[in-house]
Formats: sequence, C-alpha cells, structure tokens
Amino acid sequence: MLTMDSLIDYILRFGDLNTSEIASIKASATQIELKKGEYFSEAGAVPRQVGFVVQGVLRGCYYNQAGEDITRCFIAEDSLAADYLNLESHQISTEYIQACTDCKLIVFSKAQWEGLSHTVAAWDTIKNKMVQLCMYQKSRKGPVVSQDASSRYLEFLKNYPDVMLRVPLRYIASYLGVTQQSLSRIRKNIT
Amino acid sequence: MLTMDSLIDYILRFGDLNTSEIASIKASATQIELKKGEYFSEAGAVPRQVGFVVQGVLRGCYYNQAGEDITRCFIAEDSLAADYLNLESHQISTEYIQACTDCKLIVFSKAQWEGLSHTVAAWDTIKNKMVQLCMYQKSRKGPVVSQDASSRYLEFLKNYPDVMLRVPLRYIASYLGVTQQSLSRIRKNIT
DNA sequence: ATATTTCTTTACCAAATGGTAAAAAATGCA
DNA sequence: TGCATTTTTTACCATTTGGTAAAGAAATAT
Repeated sequence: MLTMDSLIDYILRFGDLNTSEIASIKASATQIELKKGEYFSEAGAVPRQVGFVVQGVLRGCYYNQAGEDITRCFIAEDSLAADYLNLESHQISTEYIQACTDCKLIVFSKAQWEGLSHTVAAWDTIKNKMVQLCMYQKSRKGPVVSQDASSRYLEFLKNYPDVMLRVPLRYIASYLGVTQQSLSRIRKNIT
Repeated sequence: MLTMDSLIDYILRFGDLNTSEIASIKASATQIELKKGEYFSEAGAVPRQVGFVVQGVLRGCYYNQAGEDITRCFIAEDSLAADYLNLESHQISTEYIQACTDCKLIVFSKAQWEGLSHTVAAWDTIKNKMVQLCMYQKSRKGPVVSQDASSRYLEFLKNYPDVMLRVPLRYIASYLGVTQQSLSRIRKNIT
C-alpha cells in the first residue's frame, strides 16, 4: 500500500502517530479511482465520506441562482476532499465535489473517519487542525473580491501553478469570478 | 459582571460548563472599551489577545499593495475578535482589527485564553469549534467573487442588516470590492 | 484517420465599474 | 448656533467586463 504513505505523511504534519495508530489508519481507509467528470460527493445529500487526494485535481462547485456552474475551490494532491462542516453536523451539503482529471483518492467512510478517535489518541486534535488548515488555506489562497480580474488571475497562477495546466479554463474563470471570454482576454494582455 | 453573561451564553453554545468552570472563565477575562477608530490589534505584531464583542462593531482590515485600506470582515456583537490562526502559531499578524464604533469587549490575554484548558475540561474542543464556526461564517456570509456588485450588496444587507446602519459606507465598499462611488450608485438604483 | 465534441480565442457592442473632481449632506466640535 | 471635518452623492469620461455569436484549436470517440 505505497500510496497510503502520502496520507500518513500528511497526517504526521498535524500530530504524532505510533506504529499501531498508523496501522489502524491504513486499515480504515480504502482506495478508489475517479474518472474525469465523476463526482466524489453531491449536493442535496448528507456527506458520507472524506477523501485524501493522492493524484489528480477535483473541484468544489455548485449551481448559482442563475443556474450557472460555479467553481468554489480546487482540491489537488495532498489535501482533503470533503464537506468538513456538513460532515460533522449531518447537514445536507450544498455543493458537489467533482473530478477535473482522473483521480486516485484514499477514502474513509464517515464512521471510519470519526471512529479513529478510539484508536488514535490525538485524532480529534489532528482532525481539528486539518480542517482549520484547509479552511484557512482556502480563504488565503482564494480570489479576493477587492482585486480586479487580472490581479486575481495572477494570484491564482502563483497559488495554483500546476492546477492552471490541468483543468479547463472555464472552471478557472468561474472560480475567479469572470466569464471565460474575459479570462481569455486577460491572458492575452498579460502575455 | 452582567456583561460577562453574554460571553458565557456564547461559549455554552459550543459545550457544557459547570459552575466552577464558568467562574474560572469569568476570572480570566477583563473588560475594556474602545473608542471609534481605536485598534484592538495591529498588523506587524504577534497577536496577544482574544476579544469577545459585547457592544459595537469592529472590522478586520489591511493595506493592499496600492496602499488602499481594505476591510476584510466585520465583527459585531456576540462574536470573537481575534487573529485565531496567528494566535496559535505565534506568527506575525497581517491585519488590523479596528473599532468602527465605540465598543465594549471582554478580553483574554493569549496566556489566559490558552490556560483555560487546565481548568475547563472541554476547553480545547470548545475553542476549536468556536474558531471553525467563525471561519465558516466568514466564508459563507462574505462577498462572493462570482456575483456582481449589486448582488454582493444585497447579500450583505441580508447577512449584516445592522452593520449596514452603523459603519461608514466606504468600509462596506472595500469589503464588497467596489469603490464608494459605485456603491452609492448601486444603492440609488436599487431604491 | 475521420468525425464529433469540447474547449479556447476573437470580435462586436452594451453595460458596469473605476478615476477624478466637485457638490451636497451629515456629523462632530467649539 | 456656527464652523470645520467627514461622509455621501452626483457627474463626467475612460476602462473593464459581460453577452452574444462565431471561428479556430484541441481533445475524444468511432
């Protein structure tokens, strides 16, 4: 289970684990693959699982009032794909998580994810730190409303240089809050 | 100490407290007042305290690369005024927290805030839940880059109806990512 | 390989927003 | 109250962005 190692490395950034704890984490998880376009989780349902991205890029997205498909965030390697908050609160999720490329994920069911607190001493602390870092990064790396479209695009290139090359431009356009025509124009002017 | 009660009520939303725990929380805190325009915390320094807003409105803000004063968030009654993440990580804060109106706050020094884990059993859990809710609300109630300026303004009115009436329009303008002239025009067109 | 589909760019004009300036209104202070 | 300061509105024009349409490029499937 070599790919599990990237998950363990990730978790070790948030707290220590002994050998048996590492084993129980590995035993709780399963690996899955998603084809480009497939959904990891869907709006309208209570979230049932937490994923860790081993390979590929996903996006969190929803349909706005006008029915447009809006990308709220990108999720690439070495980060969590989950609706953290609605997972704990058992509330219905308001957004989809969709694979932008073929993906490999390590997946925990909700019960497995939360059950780890029985076998991993610091699990609650680790879990909290992970969720907080995810939320923090999203807010810090995300587009800022007070910047104009060009600046938001340049920031995006800095924060997600690899994502840029791997997902369709229209996803990036809605993420940055511009039409794809505008984004195309902006790219032209910058080059 | 009647005003302490609003703080205790707030904390009780995140976990249970017994009588002695309530007493130790009250004993750790002090009350302060801020005049309109005064700063609760400043950029460039490691955050030293956590505040709970009893009365008034504050804003989190920073100067962007062009030197413009940008409001990133509003903090009104019954919420926490703090740079949560840099508080724990001991990192230098990148933004100010400034009183938009005369304010009454209940304040914990960093040592007091963290020391409560010794006297309040569920303190770490409570603290984490509070921080997560704050981050979540900011992301959910904040302006969305994919909406146009009018929609962002209308959303703001829904989410912060009282703040609208208590802070200068220019703070709201930078929060919504428009000039105050544009916001003035938008308000005119809506009425 | 060819056809089909999807994605990206370009063009045109309308609409929204920014920048500068100044007037009007509201607020605070002596 | 009257004066000074701050805040908000209005106006003008330049710039940016959106909407519609279509062409070109790239990816995918047959």
